[in-house]
Amino acid sequence: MGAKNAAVGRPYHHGDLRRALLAAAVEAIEESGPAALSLRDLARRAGVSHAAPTHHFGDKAGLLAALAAEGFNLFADELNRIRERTGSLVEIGVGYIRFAVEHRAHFEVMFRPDLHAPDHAELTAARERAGETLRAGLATLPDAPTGADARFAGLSAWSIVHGFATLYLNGALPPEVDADLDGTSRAVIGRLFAPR
Amino acid sequence: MGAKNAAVGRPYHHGDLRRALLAAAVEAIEESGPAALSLRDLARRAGVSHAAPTHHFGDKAGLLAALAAEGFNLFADELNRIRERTGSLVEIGVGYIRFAVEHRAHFEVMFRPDLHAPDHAELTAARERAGETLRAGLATLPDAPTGADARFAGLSAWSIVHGFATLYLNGALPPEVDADLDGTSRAVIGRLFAPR
DNA sequence: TGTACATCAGTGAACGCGCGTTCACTGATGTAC
DNA sequence: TGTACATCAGTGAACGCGCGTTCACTGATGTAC
Repeated sequence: MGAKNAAVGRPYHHGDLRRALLAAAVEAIEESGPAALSLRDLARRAGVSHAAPTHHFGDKAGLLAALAAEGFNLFADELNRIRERTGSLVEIGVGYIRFAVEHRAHFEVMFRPDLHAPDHAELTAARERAGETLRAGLATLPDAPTGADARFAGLSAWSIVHGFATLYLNGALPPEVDADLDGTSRAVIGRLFAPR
Repeated sequence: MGAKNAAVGRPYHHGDLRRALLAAAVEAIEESGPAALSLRDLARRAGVSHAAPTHHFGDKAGLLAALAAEGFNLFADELNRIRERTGSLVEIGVGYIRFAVEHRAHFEVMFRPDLHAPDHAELTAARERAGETLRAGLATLPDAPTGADARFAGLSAWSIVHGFATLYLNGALPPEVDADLDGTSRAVIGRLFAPR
């Protein structure tokens, strides 16, 4: 992408179309949800002919799988950071919810396997990585449960944060929640762990 | 719909098209999700011309709002029944999850306001009714909390069952869960209420 | 009991639209020698 | 340093498809008298 190209407007090669398409997908999904996504629209947003995306993702399901994989990786990065910093499962839960809100488009695609290309290696790896992160988070509990108990503990922790995030994203929660999302998350999650 | 009509095959008037279209929508959503729904497909399933649905629902958003309203009413009926029978919030939670699984199509539409016709009176009323049901459920707790505590208690109970149901429907939970859905639900919800 | 008429439910043809996919192509890049 | 060639990324035209919506219409039903 040298001066030669700059002189004649848009260069023939985009240079970083894959990234640009994923970014366009985030924009588009934030505007209208994953269902309304179209490859032609993404091509338009990236300033490229409508047949170009095929070269990078094959088809729509391939693009969404790649986006989900990116999401799971960002997610694992973020939650690992929080775990290292705080060592607190409650704070990891707060981070889970915050991630869903701040990366709404990624989050809305991550848990929708019906939208993904099947057997997408990159996605499978990223999802597994995110799973490890959550398991490591559970292990931070002081009285970390074991056996069947650990299974239920993991399921309830996951359920409560996932449910809260989902309800929030769907606009089902009362407006006061908006005023202090982290605080509310913390109080809600706290009820699962703190004794009453 | 007398013998006169039966003699000449399909009668001109369907007789109960509104119901038939809602039932067709449930089928179609179970097969391919709400995003893929088309009015023409529903008309085909109901054996009626593709312009007919307009007379009953106006447009697609109107149909989905009606379906969501029907869902919230079924939901309130079911949870009220459980509350009267058991008086237990845990069992209401188990019922919440079971409802989501057994009425997957309704459930997938109920919490998706982006799909609904705005200001749909029937839907608003049904949703409010379901909300009352959940609040009444919370009040069954022996040491029912009050004030801000009640708010957080309500949010966590709702979050944990909604999250579990959502994760299950998205196929995110491990396969063992299938073997005993009610039992797993009960154990998971139990962690929120039972002392450890 | 009979007739007229308004209303309602459903028809079927037509429209324009955006979509995904395919295709032969071309411009740019990178590598072998 | 220069040249040839393979590979890759992006083009733009074409296709067929299913969709929602509109329209003038018609058959059936119910109500007023």
